[in-house]
Amino acid sequence: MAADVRAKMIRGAAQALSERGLDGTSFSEVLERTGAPRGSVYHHFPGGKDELVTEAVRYVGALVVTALDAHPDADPVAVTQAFTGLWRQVLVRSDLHAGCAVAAVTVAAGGDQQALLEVTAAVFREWQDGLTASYGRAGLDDARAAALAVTVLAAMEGALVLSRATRDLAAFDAVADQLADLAAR
Amino acid sequence: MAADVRAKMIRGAAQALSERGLDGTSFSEVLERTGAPRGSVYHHFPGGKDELVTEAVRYVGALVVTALDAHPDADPVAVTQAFTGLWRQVLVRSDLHAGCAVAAVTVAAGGDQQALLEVTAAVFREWQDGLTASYGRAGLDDARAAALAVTVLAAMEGALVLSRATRDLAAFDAVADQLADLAAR
DNA sequence: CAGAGACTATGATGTTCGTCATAGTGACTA
DNA sequence: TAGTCACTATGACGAACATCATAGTCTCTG
Repeated sequence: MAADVRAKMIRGAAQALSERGLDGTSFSEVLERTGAPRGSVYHHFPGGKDELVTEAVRYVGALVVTALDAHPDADPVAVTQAFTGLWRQVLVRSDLHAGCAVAAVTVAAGGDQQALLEVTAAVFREWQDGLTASYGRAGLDDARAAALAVTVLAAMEGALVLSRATRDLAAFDAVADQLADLAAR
Repeated sequence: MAADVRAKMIRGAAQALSERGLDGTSFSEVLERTGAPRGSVYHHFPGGKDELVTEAVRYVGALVVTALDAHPDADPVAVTQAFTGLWRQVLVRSDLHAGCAVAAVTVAAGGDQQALLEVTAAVFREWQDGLTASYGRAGLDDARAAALAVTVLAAMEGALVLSRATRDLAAFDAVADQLADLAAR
């Protein structure tokens, strides 16, 4: 129940980040979402909010990596669809209210919070490397695998933003289609 | 000098949004950047922060539209490069510290601030339509022009986030290359 | 040159935030 | 059973924020 509270707060923070952004993810918000006791915040996260956010970003990072590893597909199109499908679920399950927590932290972490930027950079690199490896296993040569990976990742992040703003899955689906096409040739 | 202060605040807010996000763009921040007098904030923006942010988002929207219209190119690759080049400048000129203000507002405007989301949605649609029209004029058929436009827009937004996080233009340039390729065929 | 309206200047107000101190509870160990 | 350590509970603290009130200054009109 100790690690339970900590894990629950991390999950709650990840969700709050994806819906409300970095500053919308206050301790009050996280406590409200999780029912965690206010008094134990600095017991579990002595580093304060930065530590909580860092853990939440790493948590999301690991989630996606795990999902990618679960698909040792030999097909570049399947790899692409597994990745886009993952994020489509995030949109659908939140009724178009949630996006990517890592991107949210990146755009809100200006100047002072260099440490947070490094965490998001690490996660993005991890995802990019994971995609590149998947495409490599699918038979693409290194240069093409790398180029496809970074493009798919970027387009996906952008598509999440577009569909959230317009509250319409159309943009996301159109991008996902194009990416599948791109992977096919 | 009246409209001057207002315009200066809007530009300052747009810049702050792109560097520090929605909550990092406080009135104090904007006043500091512009040297505008604190007392005239609610004279120029009776609607408060929401009005300032709305105007800043629209300002960025118009900037990009103008830049797109300035290139009545007949070549899909040139259209793509004009758009990506625009955003590359934002990255370079800020030393990888600034991104897209519209995306920043989108990911931070959760739940309550529905009005702001609608403003960002309108700007994104405007950009998407502008790109679609440019590709149309460049000779692409409607379906392909629309699909290319939304993909280029999404990938660009995502690439901005990636390069900001990693503080490395490599991701952005790789994506821009892929998009030019995609437009070429 | 007088008056009005546009603008500036300064700072108060109430809220929310991150942070932390203090006191308490519960379970496990010796 | 006495003591220790992990955790919970409550709320205080200063800082930063959006907002607004009040008073002062400029500038243009009549």
